[in-house]
Amino acid sequence: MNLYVGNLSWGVDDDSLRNFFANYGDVTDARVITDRETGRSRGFGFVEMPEEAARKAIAEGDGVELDGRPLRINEAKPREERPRRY
DNA sequence: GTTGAGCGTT
Repeated sequence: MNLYVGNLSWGVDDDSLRNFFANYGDVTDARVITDRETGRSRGFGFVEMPEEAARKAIAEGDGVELDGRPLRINEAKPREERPRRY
């Protein structure tokens, strides 16, 4: 299950997210979205984990502060195809 | 050296 994590602090990274969500269950994948051009964090990320862990993460982790900022956790939209120019 | 809603690179 893909999870969208927003309101992240600038200093958080993939490992930090994985470590945080690992408290609620097994983390399949955790990635903080950094700006592809500058490489700086955009302030949000995505975490993939089993539904049991995901539900717990949303219920328990949503609103919990990480690095001084409350996390916004929601189910992520499917990332299959991106709008693109014809 | 900055910023703060929002859904990612394949």
